[in-house]
Amino acid sequence: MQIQTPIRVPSWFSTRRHLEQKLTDLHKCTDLNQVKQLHALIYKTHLHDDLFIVPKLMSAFSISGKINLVVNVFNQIKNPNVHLYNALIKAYVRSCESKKALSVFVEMGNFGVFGDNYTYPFLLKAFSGELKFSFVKMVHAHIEKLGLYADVFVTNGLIDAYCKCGVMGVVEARRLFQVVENKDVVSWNTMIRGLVKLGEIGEARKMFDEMDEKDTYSWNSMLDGYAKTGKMNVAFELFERMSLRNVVSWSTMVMGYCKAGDIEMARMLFDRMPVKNLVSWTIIISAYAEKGLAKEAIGLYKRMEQEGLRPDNGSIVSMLTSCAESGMLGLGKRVHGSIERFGYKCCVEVNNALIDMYAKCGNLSRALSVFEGMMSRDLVSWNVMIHGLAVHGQGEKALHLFSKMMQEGILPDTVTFVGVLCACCHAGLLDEGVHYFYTMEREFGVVPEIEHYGCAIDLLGRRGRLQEAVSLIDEMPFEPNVKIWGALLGACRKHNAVGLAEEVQRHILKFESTDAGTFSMLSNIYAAAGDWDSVSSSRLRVKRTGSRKRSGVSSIMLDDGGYEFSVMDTSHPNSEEIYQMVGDLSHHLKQLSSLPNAV
DNA sequence: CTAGGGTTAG
Repeated sequence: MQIQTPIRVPSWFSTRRHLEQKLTDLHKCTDLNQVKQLHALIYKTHLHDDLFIVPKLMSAFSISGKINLVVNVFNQIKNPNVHLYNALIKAYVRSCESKKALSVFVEMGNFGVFGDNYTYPFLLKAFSGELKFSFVKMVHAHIEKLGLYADVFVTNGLIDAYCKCGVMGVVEARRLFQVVENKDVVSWNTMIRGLVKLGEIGEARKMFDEMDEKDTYSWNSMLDGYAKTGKMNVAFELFERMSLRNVVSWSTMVMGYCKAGDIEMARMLFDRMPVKNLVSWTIIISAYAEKGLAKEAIGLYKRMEQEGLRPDNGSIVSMLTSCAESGMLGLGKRVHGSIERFGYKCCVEVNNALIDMYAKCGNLSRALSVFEGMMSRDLVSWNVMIHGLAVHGQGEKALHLFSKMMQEGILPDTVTFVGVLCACCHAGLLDEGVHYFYTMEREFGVVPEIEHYGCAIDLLGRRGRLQEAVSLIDEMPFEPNVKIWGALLGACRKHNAVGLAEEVQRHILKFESTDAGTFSMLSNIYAAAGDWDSVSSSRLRVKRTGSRKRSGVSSIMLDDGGYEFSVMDTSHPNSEEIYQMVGDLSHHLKQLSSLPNAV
């Protein structure tokens, strides 16, 4: 039986030893209130400059996202040692402030504090999204000077960082991999991953085969490599040989079959997965959405919700992007509902994807209202909205938005100008477009790419300034592609420039395109000029080369799925009734339009 | 330090 202490004491009033025990796991504490209480306790017991406790406190605040508290605690310390600097760097990395992480590193150097085996992996992770070869080389030099090669974490971090720097980086990584003495599974896996990401799957396979202690990471990296390059038969062969398959292995296979267009196989594997998680659901739903299979996509989305899974930011963005590609408004709206319900409204990427989805599905007003309701917008938000307006023929509104964007101090990039020029093309704002093309580099520092030239040639051509369009093609620092010549050919058609059209045609033929669109364009040009002999000879050429113009298709989404139809299409089982209805409708419309008040 | 899904153009 236990004896109760007669006097109740406040919980913080305990021996230092007791307190230290309480603080052992402080750095893992995720409850902010508890951390704050412990912080007060630390203050009261004069432990706020203890070099073992303070880094833990910093880490705890950093987990809760309280970067300013981390900095406050750090600033209390007169002569911070390497552990404190590490904690601060790590905190900045966690809150995605890589620039600040770097400046802390520079600062510690200025105070004569050397980095240790923790500092460098943090620093490399800070820039993991945008690693420059020269930066990694610099870090490498530091590591070598300080003799930190003995730590696998350091060398693995370095190998990983090099692998993220493209071809040059991977060469350096492989050299390092060979030089380094202590290697573990992670070193091998990192190297294999780097090769896979670079597309060097053969080299990756060689290393994989050499490995004797492969783990699930190694197998999964290979699966990913084969899945991304469409080699599903090889991927499947490996998959079958795996002894320890996990969710990632299954999901990678499902994704691979989706990418290869074999959604049936993907679905079969998905149904057989022993454990599904959010990523697996996202992959299969996105695949159905991309294919326009609305019924399946929405059904699976419902089932996912029933299983109690909430989509996260990544999942939402992925599904919305797929909806945008196939024009699937139904699922898009449902996902929008989840965004509202689960409070993702402040995530910029989610809103950007939402705007794009609504715009691509033709619901401009909803796109606009999402755009206007955003608390903060980034460059992509403006770009998608401008482009959305542009392709819907709302050129003036798009340009208005463009000027508003600059008023708010956002600098346009190369994508912005594709949207701006596209807006001018679609809305017939020819002179404005030509003006933007000629000033984009001088005034905004955005160097025109081939897409911008394409728009400019289209604009000049439509205006009838054919000579200028031709000289622009000569001047441009790119080899003209089919699209460039196509734009010029369109201009020839509009302005009956038969001679030039024939010349353009010769260029287009060099591309050995089987698309007969250009042939029929040329024959239309002859027809407009009244040159009927040439019309028939060019039509003959279409027949002789066996090229066919892929006819345009329209699609429509109904409750039970998507339908495609084209000219003279009789593939639908009820096509007879459909044509009957269309006939009735157009008859009805004709009658209406003959009335005096017809619009 | 290593594995699967992730916003804009063409």
